[in-house]
Amino acid sequence: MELTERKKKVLRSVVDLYIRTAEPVGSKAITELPDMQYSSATIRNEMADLTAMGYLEQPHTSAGRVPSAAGYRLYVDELMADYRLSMDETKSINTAIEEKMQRVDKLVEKVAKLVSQATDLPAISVASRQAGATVRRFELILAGQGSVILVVMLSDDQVLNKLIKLPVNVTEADLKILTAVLNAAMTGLSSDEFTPELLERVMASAGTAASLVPIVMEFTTETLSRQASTNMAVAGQMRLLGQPEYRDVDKAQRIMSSLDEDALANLPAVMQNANGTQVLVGPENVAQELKDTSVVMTKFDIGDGMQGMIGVVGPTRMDYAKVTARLSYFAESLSKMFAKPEQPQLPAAQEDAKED
Amino acid sequence: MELTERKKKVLRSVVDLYIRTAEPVGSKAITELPDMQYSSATIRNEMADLTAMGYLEQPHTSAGRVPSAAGYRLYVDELMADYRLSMDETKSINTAIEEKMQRVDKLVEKVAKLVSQATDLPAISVASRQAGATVRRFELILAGQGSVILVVMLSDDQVLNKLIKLPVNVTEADLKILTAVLNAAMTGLSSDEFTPELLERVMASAGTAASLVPIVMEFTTETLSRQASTNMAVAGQMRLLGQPEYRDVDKAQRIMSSLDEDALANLPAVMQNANGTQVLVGPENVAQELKDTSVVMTKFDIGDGMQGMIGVVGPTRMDYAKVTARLSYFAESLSKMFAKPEQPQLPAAQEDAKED
DNA sequence: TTTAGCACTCATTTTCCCTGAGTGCTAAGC
DNA sequence: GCTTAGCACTCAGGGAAAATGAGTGCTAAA
Repeated sequence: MELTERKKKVLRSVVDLYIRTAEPVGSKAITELPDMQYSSATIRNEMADLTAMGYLEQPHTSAGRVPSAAGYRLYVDELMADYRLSMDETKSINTAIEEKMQRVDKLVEKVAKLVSQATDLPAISVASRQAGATVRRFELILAGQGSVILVVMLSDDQVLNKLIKLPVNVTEADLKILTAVLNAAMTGLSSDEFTPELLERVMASAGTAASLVPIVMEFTTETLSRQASTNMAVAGQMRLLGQPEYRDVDKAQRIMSSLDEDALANLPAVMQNANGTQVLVGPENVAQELKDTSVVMTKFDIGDGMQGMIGVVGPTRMDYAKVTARLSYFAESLSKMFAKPEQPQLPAAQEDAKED
Repeated sequence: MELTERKKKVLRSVVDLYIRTAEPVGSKAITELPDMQYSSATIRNEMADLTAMGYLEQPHTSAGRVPSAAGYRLYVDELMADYRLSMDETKSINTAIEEKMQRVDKLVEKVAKLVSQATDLPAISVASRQAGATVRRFELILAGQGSVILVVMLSDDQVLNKLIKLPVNVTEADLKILTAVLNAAMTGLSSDEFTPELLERVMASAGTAASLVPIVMEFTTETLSRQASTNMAVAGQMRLLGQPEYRDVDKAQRIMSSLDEDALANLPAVMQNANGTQVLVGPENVAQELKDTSVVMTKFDIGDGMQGMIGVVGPTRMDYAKVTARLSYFAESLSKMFAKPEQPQLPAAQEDAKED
């Protein structure tokens, strides 16, 4: 059965009110809304219908109504008003984003923090790199006192390095040869092509500095496989405590612990094929622990073959309109920021290299 | 007035019991302890004395006693029994630590996580580097298509890099010259010696590739000043929720928010001159928000001119013996680990370099 | 079709009383 | 002079009972 306009209006009102107050909504409260010209009795009838249709629920006989999962779903899909970000909001999001982001892992952390802050809910942020980077170029630099710096340039323009200290002395000439050998034999390969046979073959032709080869190789494979990995950060778990439904410490703790890693790790999987902003209402969540909890997620693009995702976890009663609006805006801004090459320096990366 | 042996024994028992149960301790409970040959009346008298002396407090007339801040202080300083770590505990700490640690920021995070886990309390971990690193060596590598890789080797054996993309083409020869100029003029300097005058001077003698100089310089100064910075991580805030005194969500939230950054940032300052493990009981804390909370901290050594600190925050009623024991052991193990150069590879560092 | 009115339900709040742990003091015992 | 048994007293916490009031469904009139 299709819902009448009036029923929709009532349902929307109930959800809106419940989102605001976190208390079951009674017929009287609805009548007091501006733009509601019916009496409480009429509303009661409508609410009775909506309850029968499964969009509302009644915690107990003498209480008001609360949206069911189906109710939220309908609300999210059709009913909710577009939330217009205020100037203030967009501005604060923008300035937050524009602070230079350093490395990917830092970025992920920072984004999680920002999103959590913007929504006042716990947030997740994930950046994952499809596997497939290869080495484009090796370079070895003599650094004095038996130290060699290995520089590896990847196909996606990343540059990595490692300081290697050797017991034996090598000469500039040795390194030249070795560099040539490495570049000839080991570029363009994916991480699983670095086999022991390859190692032997390269060592055979490596000359004096052959002892470096295993180190180079280990570093390279480790690096390449790390490239395929995923960076993930969770921020602001404690914000859940601000929500009345989690004033029960036990409940909060249960959610929080599942917020840590496990259940979250497969959230991105859900995003896989979906596009745009996605909302998972309560029981639609796969993870058992999050049954009372809704999740809102969006993808965004970081260049360099990386995919980003930001998401927010909160009570089913969260303010979907506001949250989705902010999240989408965030995602857009981030994508834009990464797509804009003329933005003066996207900051440099840097790292320690150590080898005792 | 000096405390009699018996008073000390009673005080210790009260604190021990209170730590275990989180409930006010009555005279009867004390008599039931093994090794307590006095009647409850005697204990009552002693407890009355201890209360008068300010070591114990009485929440209300008909309740047992609770240690006061002074009581905890005395307990921590003189009374508490040494906590012997069990084999299991040391083993689990050791295996945790021995997993290879990557970069400093990651290390700080991981250590915080481990400490929090080991103590079941929120933990902080800080690593700060005294300023003072200088550049030992610059190296420029031509990377094809108008790209140049800048490699900077610091005095503390860190190696950093940055990929620079240029609108103009430079030749291998240009870079050779520039490298020589850079190494002649800009090594051995601390970050505040990189003045605009220096920049001009270097650019004047840099030849064709002069346009690279500002980029090199900015990267270097930024890098050097970052070296002097502090890495800090907080982990396991939620564990506070496990403690009965924080079952009140509001209280928990208040503490947690101060656990975030602000109040913590000056904790390390307190450690500055102190050595070994330090305990701050409740009101001894500078930060107002932590008045009901105790802090236990220890320093440890990371080499490379870096100082580490780990600390734990918990209710005043925390198990000081256990916590200090674990914390000290942690600190020792960490220091040992960093002091051991023969440990085969302390893992390589790596990083993205980016410049669109 | 809408609405006023009414009887009914039931979670929540308030009130009250009871219980029991714990105390301080006193007087007897070692 | 310590120690301890005994006793009267205090008071937080818990549970039962009562009061409150928000909200409902249904009926009958507009």
